[in-house]
Amino acid sequence: MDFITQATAKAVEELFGTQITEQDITLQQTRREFEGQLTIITFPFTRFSKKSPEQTGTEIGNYLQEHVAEVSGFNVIKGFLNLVIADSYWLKLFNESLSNPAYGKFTPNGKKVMVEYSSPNTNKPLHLGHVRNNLLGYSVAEILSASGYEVIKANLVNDRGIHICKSMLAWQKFGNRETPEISGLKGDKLVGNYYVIFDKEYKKQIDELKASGQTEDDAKKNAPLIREAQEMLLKWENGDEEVINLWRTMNGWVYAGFDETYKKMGVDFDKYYYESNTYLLGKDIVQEGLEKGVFFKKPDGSVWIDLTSDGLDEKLVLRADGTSVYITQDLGTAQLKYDEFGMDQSVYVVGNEQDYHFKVLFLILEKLGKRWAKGLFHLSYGMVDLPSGKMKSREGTVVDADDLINEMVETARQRTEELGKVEGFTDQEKSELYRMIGMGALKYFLLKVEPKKRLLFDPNESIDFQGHTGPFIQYTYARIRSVLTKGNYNGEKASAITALVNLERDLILALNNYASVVEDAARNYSPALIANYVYELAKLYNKFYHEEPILKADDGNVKLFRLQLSLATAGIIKKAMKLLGIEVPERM
RNA sequence: GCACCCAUAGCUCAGCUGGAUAGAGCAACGGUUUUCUAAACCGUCGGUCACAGGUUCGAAUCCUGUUGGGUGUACCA
Repeated sequence: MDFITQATAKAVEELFGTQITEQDITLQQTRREFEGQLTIITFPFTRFSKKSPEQTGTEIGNYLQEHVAEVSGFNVIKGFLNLVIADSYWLKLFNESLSNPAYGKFTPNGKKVMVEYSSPNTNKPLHLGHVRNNLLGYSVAEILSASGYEVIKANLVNDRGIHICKSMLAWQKFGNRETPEISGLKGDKLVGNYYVIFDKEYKKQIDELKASGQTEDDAKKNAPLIREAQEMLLKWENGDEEVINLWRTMNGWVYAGFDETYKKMGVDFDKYYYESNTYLLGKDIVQEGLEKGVFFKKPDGSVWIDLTSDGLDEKLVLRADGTSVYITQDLGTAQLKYDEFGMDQSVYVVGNEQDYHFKVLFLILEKLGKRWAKGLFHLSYGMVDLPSGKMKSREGTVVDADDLINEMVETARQRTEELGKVEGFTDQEKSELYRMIGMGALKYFLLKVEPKKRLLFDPNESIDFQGHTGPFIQYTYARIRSVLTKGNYNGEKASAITALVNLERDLILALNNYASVVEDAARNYSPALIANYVYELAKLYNKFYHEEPILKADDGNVKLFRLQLSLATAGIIKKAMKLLGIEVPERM
């Protein structure tokens, strides 16, 4: 639409003798209740036209109609100049660009971006919060990739530490050599059970110690189980063979379990980092910071950075005994990633409880003079709450990822069978369809909400399959495919179409928005923008489908054109859904 | 205490860099199928955009303050 803003700038200059830039012009899509497709807001021009908004609009409108071939008419309502763009323009746009299968694919921009997401702990299974993380990360990676970036999907696995030792210890003590093979349990579930057992037994011990007169704090420190866990961690750090072997075995179980869940969610990674390899990193950065005078040493030998002038606190970066803290390894890992890939941008998909941590991390790297620090971004998302409040693994108040996925697929099966939609499907096609629909509902449910907002999930109210949902969009796609099949459409282009009905024009306008929505979504790291766009598109198509005959159109050319329009719409729906990691079925 | 995030219809959410009468879905009620898939479409009901100021021709949107909710502020990760 650049030609309109350009012409408007010219109009203002010639009519009112003032030079304005294109940024001064607000061009928006005309609201449905008015005639026209593009609207220019003329209030800002009254300053130099010295005329009423109506008069100003009329003069610009006249100018545009006269000088711009595509402008076939206009109307002015208050400060709004509504332009009627000739159908020939929309038809040309549709034929030359929007209906092209390549539309919506951006040329590579030569930039590299890493998206780190998932980043699980290997002591418990994935829950709904992780599902949100994984879907967000995967979708953002897809969006960035579609908009021209080279994307590296990374997973930083938190595979070591005291919490891992807790599960290991509980298994040793109470496990009776249980394995996934023996119990038939998924590996991550099995290990997670022992994490819970540890916590239960630990609490028992604390209560006993408290009963014998210790304070709560002392009891927590002195409980034999926590002591043993700490010893185990030390042994792990010293490479104790027995501990390391147990660690390998149990983590192996967990990875097998995670892989299964990842597969079901449809997410994947190009690069795995393990904290067991990176937890010692960062000490040379501490050294570098000391040399540069960014960090300082306290008398006890601990190393700090003073961020009070930036409105933050003093932050420890290395303990007095020379060991790392969380931020130390994150500094080191950031450097490691950059050294390895040299990316321009790096996105961390991590919950909003770590907002402060990432603020500090990025600020430190900037102060250290890392050129790449300005490309770092924390994609912070709100937690998923249950009606009862926060999910807590240790208390068992979590919605398990696998259970939820299975329930969704099962509900999809029931719904579909109730509707009697699977005649002529093979068993395999059926289960494939149920999986697609169940996952589509779940993914769409989680992605349609702006990432930073908290999300409420009520397990008692199942996720909808009607209305503003994934299945609605999938249904629209399947419906289009059905029309195309019935019409034996072979991609032939309609000729001699000169005028459009309103809904045809609306669809073309909507298709035309796709490219800028993808750009927006990439810039804002927001799958929600795609989700809401594709819903609007599907809704519009359904209206069109209902009101205008396609196969039964009177004119053969009109029929051909509507098929063409349908095909293009299906194409964009499929592409947009792919950016959300959602598949669309040919029939449903 | 301080810092950050959030607050829009009964419920779940859109509303981008300020623009026309604040929009969807769900729920409730009513209608549409001898016609291309009714997981659809159409209609009715439903709002003090938390509150109070300010900036502006114009504020749900920007600024300040207040209230409510969440999170963080560990020599845990």
